[in-house]
Amino acid sequence: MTQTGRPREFDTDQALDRAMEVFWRHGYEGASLTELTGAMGINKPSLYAAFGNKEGLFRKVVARYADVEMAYARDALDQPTAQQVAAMLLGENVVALTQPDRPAGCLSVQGGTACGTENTAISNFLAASRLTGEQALATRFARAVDEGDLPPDVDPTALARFLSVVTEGHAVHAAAGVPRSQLEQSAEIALRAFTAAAYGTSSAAAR
Amino acid sequence: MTQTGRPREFDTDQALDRAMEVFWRHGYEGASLTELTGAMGINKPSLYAAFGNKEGLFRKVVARYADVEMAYARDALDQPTAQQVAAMLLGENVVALTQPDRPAGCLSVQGGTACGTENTAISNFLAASRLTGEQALATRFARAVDEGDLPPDVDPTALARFLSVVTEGHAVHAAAGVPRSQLEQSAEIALRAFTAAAYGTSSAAAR
DNA sequence: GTATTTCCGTACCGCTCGGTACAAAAGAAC
DNA sequence: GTTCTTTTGTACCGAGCGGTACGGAAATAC
Repeated sequence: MTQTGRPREFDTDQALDRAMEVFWRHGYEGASLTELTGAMGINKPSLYAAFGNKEGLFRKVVARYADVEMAYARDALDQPTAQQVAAMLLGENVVALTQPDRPAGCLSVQGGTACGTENTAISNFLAASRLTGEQALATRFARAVDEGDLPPDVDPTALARFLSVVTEGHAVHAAAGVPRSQLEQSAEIALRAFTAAAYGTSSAAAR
Repeated sequence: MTQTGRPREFDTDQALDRAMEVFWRHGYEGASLTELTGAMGINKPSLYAAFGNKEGLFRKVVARYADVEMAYARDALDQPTAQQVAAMLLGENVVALTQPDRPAGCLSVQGGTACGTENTAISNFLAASRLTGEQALATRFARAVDEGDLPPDVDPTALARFLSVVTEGHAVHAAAGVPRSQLEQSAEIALRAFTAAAYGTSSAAAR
């Protein structure tokens, strides 16, 4: 089924990528339609025809961000052991937060942990999407328990939460301009914490 | 020297506390003057006479927040050992982030990790103020090295950075509604990581 | 008392915000 | 070529933004 009528003159995904950078840098409320349309190279009516409204655009941007920019997180879940899952997640997260050709930090945090009264739906949406990732991680660790990779008395959700917390802290730090090398030091400490808590080499944490 | 002229009818600190809650909940840009003056119980001209403008009000609010709401951080620095410093900092931070009578999370993060083009000074200011706290912590750990409390080959700034990262991650999590008990689990894991990295019981992290 | 100083409330400013009406333009269908 | 459908650019909308002019009100100074 071919499309009738005048074809649109811009590529949707490319426009989303341009909008993504603006939201990433300035947050949902800090990104004005003027700046968005300027970066996307289109006019406002084209934006509204293609994406509904500003919130619709943002949600599609976040979906694309999850698909493209956070592919490493899904790859990490495919690692064979919980230890390797955590190592890849922490390491690749630091890389993703400090890419020289993108805004520093993470769209999911920069987008807006706090919003005006009328935009609480946005911060709730972002919080829910972060929580979804954390739950996927918890599910992966629960599988590791089933497989005998992790000890049976470990709490998968607590481990996932800890890694999620570190990830978000790194996002805040990266957005403040902290360089990759310094975040790697922090990730290394966090990874050893994970190992100790998960495999119980020297503590009873997370049990 | 008594003050001449009509005395102001509101208490400055109380007004700052009311404004603090609004900024805390909605961020710098998400807090409108209408909502601020409504919460403060004053009119706009009174606000501008007392605090200059919105940015001036915000900076005074942040200063008061550091004085009042983050007193626990300074108290933590006075603990006798690095281990106790970290334990108190992580524990009290979780408590502060989840007070039932205040907005969840931390003003320094909620205030705005990302702002519009015209308000980059705000996010920079907040990032710098967080970094100042991290540096105070690093200085405290450097003292611990001097005192023989921490091993001489440990990196005080890396330890401080890790704790700061966890703190910020907890702030993001708390703002998303994660309850105190769950943050305490995460803080416990982080504390054991700190201990391992600092006192070198089972790793060479942060060296 | 009067003069002076400061604060308060109303009413307003220019500006930018997100969002849209409308007609010209550009392709597909036949 | 004509018709139909969809997109594009311009020009505009009401509303809310941060910020302020101004006159009346409330205190001190003398």
